[in-house]
Amino acid sequence: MRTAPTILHLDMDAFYAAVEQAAKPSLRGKPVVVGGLGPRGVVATASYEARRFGVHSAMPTAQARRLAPNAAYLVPRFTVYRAVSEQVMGLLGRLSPLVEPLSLDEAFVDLEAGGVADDEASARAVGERLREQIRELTGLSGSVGLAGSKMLAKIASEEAKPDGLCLIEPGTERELLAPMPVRTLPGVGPATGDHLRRAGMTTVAHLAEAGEDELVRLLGKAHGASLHRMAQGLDDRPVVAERDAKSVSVEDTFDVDLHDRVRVRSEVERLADRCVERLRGAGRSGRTVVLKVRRFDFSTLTRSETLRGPTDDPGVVREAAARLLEGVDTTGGVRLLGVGVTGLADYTQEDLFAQAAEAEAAAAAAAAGELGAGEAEEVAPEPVEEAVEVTEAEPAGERRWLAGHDVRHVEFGAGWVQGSGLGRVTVRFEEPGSVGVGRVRTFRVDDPGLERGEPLPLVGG
DNA sequence: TCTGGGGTCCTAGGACCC
DNA sequence: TCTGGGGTCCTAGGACCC
Repeated sequence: MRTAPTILHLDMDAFYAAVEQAAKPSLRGKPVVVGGLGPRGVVATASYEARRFGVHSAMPTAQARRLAPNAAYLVPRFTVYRAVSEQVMGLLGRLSPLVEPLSLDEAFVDLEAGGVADDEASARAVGERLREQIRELTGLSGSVGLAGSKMLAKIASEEAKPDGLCLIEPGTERELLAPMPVRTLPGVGPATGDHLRRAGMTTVAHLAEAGEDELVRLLGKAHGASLHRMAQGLDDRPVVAERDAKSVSVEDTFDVDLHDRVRVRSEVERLADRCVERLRGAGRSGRTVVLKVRRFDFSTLTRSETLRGPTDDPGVVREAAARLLEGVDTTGGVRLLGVGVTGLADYTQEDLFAQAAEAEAAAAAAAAGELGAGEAEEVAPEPVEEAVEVTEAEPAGERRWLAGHDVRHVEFGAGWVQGSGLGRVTVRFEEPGSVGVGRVRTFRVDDPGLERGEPLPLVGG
């Protein structure tokens, strides 16, 4: 808790959908839904225009289509969102060394540590200037919350949405929070909300009045104690920059349940390879392999195995995952499979073997030098298996034209996929800087003049 | 209407060690 | 011979967040 509102929380407005609208002029001002488009897809982000139809995040896309049949439905383009996110995070980095990203579109900034604000007026000025800079750089809007703690800054940015700024004066927290529903507090989700409601507590005031003992009895030690503090507006968690990831995982939900045990097994191996690819990409290795299985009835279980040392060997992870699968009953069908690795380290067991071997060799050499006799034991270093190249195999002869993806045509130039099916793909030809609405053309999916395109920058060059 | 994918943190029981 | 308590690691599951 500080006496000046120098903790800033930035939350970009309807981020994925807003990026798509910036990239595709014909979608501006229209309902846009970004998410999974398959039979089991869910909405990642809905534009504010789509929210007016009742569409929201985490809703099944099938339901969204019924509510807003005329919205544009697009598959997420994470590389583009990541690039825009980096631009925005770059602006935050100019305010303070203490920037804590929570996701691609959200971050805390400690303005005091950055020396850019130490009172209400300077904090507000920094927040307003930041919003302008974001708009100039990306064309997008973000909402800013300012307060004396993380919790209140986040509540403030929520209050500010969309396209606003909200500052909570230190000292006013308790009375501000009192009438709010318990779900406002971070860490109170559906289950805790129900739990509290059954105990007769629906507002933050109820929690503040309840004793800590009662909340601990209701919700457990850690959760109860932290909620008791939050309800009084007390929160002294610091803004922490660059936290190391603690786990890496990949998972797939299948369009239809898998029944074939052989197929299940091969999917697990594919996932293991993908997981290791990401692990290696991050320059890490892990010691505990986790298999996740969601069955036909949505019941979900995990099985894990801890290895003797950290590994980034695809063969080792694949075999561990396959062993774990042996102990899982999949009769009835499998809806989702996942493979993850935790217990991350920056080195592998092979590194340790190599190090140990080197050390022993050095010691042996030294001993040989001193004693003159070759008493040293031969240490065979553990052979390091060759990395298995994993290429995302695209079905031969089949190109997938996903709604929202960028394409280029020899004659018509840059555009994006509006939809495809029945051997045809419909493209709208426009770019972020296009004036007016782009024209639409339909091609055969195997049209030789049509190819995948690179995402274009949103603003200027 | 039938429920994604990537994470984080907490709890609880059993094993094992001192 | 009987009884004890604490710490740490592993496993599984659950809640929550974006």
